[in-house]
Amino acid sequence: MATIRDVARLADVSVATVSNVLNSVDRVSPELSARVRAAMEKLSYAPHAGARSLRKRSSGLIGLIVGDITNPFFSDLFEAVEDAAAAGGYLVLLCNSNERSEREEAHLRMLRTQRIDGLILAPTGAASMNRASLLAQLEIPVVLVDRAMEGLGYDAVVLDNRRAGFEATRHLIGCGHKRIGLVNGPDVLRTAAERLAGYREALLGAGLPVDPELIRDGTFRQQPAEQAMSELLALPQPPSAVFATNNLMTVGVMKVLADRGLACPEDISVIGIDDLPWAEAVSPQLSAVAQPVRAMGEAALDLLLRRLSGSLQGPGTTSVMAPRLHIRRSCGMPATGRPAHVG
Amino acid sequence: MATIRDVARLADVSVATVSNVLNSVDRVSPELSARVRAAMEKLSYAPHAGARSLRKRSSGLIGLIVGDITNPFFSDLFEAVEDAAAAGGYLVLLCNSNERSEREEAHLRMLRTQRIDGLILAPTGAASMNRASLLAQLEIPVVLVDRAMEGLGYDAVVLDNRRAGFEATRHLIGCGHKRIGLVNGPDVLRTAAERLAGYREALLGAGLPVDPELIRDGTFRQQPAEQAMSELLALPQPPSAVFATNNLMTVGVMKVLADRGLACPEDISVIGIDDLPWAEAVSPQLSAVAQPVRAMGEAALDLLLRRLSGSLQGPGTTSVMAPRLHIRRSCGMPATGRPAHVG
DNA sequence: AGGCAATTTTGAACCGTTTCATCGAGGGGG
DNA sequence: CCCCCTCGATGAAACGGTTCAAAATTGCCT
Repeated sequence: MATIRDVARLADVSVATVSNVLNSVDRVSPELSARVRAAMEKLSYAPHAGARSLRKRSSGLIGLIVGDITNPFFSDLFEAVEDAAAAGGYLVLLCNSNERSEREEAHLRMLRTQRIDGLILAPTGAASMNRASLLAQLEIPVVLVDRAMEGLGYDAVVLDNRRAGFEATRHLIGCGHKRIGLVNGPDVLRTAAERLAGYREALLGAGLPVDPELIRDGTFRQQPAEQAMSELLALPQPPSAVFATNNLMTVGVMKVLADRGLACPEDISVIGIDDLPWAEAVSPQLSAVAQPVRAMGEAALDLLLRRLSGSLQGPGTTSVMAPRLHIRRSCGMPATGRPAHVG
Repeated sequence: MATIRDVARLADVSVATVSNVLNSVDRVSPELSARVRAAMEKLSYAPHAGARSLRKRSSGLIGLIVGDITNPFFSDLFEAVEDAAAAGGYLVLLCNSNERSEREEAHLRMLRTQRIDGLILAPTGAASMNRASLLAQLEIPVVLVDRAMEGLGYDAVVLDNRRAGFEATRHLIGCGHKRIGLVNGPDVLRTAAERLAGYREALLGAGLPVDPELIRDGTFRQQPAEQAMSELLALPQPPSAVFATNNLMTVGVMKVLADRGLACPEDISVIGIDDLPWAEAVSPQLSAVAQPVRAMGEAALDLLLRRLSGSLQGPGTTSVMAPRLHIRRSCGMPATGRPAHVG
């Protein structure tokens, strides 16, 4: 493969000149510039990113760590981040931790070796000391997405989780529901705790009781959500509507309904957080509180780029994004009296 | 950030020795090895991948180009490839071409600059001269996934598309359907042509006519598939079942049904190629011909690794994977007589 | 103790690029 | 006509690793 030296030789200029036209620095005269470009073309020259990063002390690489790339939230996020990064001349290194902290740590080490210039992290699981120190070793700007981590001084982009919980619940109440099941994440996670807070607030604001029996932990995953949903249905007084606080759990909830032949919204209403690409393709079309994923990815990259250029300084800022309620057909009026599917 | 020289100084050995323990080459004595490891630990040393790739002429990077990372097929593929690559000590650079050939070409250039060691490509759109020459310039092993490209001599991993088309159609026929709509990809693509061939074969094998009116081009995308499905429904004699030859188009077909309030399978049966993560969560649970995505990703990486190690030589081989029919509830018996939803 | 072979360790060149001090040419002013 | 200044081009020194021939050490045998 051709090197910069080959190009210089062919164009009959110095290596430094070739480098200058590559980096459009130091005003190169038009004639030389043209000769150099022609030579690069003829040799189909591609610079060596490794060598460049070695000398420049910056790689043009940005890391993105997500918990589960098969989750539409994260694949949309990647898409948004990659698009924005490409516009800024950066390449995105995607790491899929599969929700396992050991893999996340391995990826963190790998990214350090790759000398990434910045990192966008959607942290999986709880905060860990280990992760904090690995992040610090990176010595580069870090932007957190989806889940903020307090006290580390990083920038973050998060959903207004309380409001998301509030709006979903209020919508169900508006449809006439009074017993609303909640399939939530583990309340040690801030996101889950805040969504729960919004749920409570909506209930109390409408003068409705908060029944602890109706609040279940689905750990943000499908299987546990199915279990939680089954428990909800087994209650002496099952809810007439269910609110699942992320997309995986929404799928779990729907699966239980499909397995039991329960109709939605006739037998039970469902709303979720996170819109799904196929929400409009199933019947009933699913109502959801959507996160502005694209905007979140762009905001995260924008913060990162501003840190990298030095135009943003000082302690980390948290940018809170507003959720958007998509009303479709999965939340109807509750059946009066004893629901059809009981006993 | 600490360099290999810092480590050598702290451990009081030569730089070469540190390099040797890093690459476990040239038998280093246990004492020195321990001293070096301790020093690396204390300095939390991370080698510089760029410098290493500069000298070694190999980067430990593998490229993966897909058309649409938000498509579950591709995100599953990435997951499989990344897992297998990690086991082999490689890092995967994911590129999302968004089904646009210009972005694919930009990515190809970028990957060359990054000096990837090998490439897995799920080509988007038709074969192009431009792409062929960019691939050749890479001068590294390439494995094609999903779509083979003839005559370039690359290894490939593809689905047995004819069989997938055949099995889906035969299943519908077995349910009693006689007029089966096909929402297919553009028949300039081999995958689409082969799936169509399987469809024909099943029909003819059952002594049923192949009605060209029932065969529509949905270009493998959701919107056009919706259009195609609408046309199918507008036919004087609409089909009693529809077969969509990929997941995006299956969503499009279902969307049209949901929009019109048509019930599946009561009003019309549906089967698709590509299983969907939520196929069991919707009602009716969707039947599908699944591609063994994980196995395909692993097979592709295995081929690549064997090319890289030199244990595989000679002209490219194509590995054909068997589809798997998942029968669920979206394909019922056709209603007798004139379908309820017609005029 | 001395010599030889086998095993560890090391010095230095090299990988491809950027950067910066220096050099040379050309132009304008005194 | 000469000096000085500016602008564009260049030579050579990094950057942080790996590699390999050569040096140092060890072990063994006589």
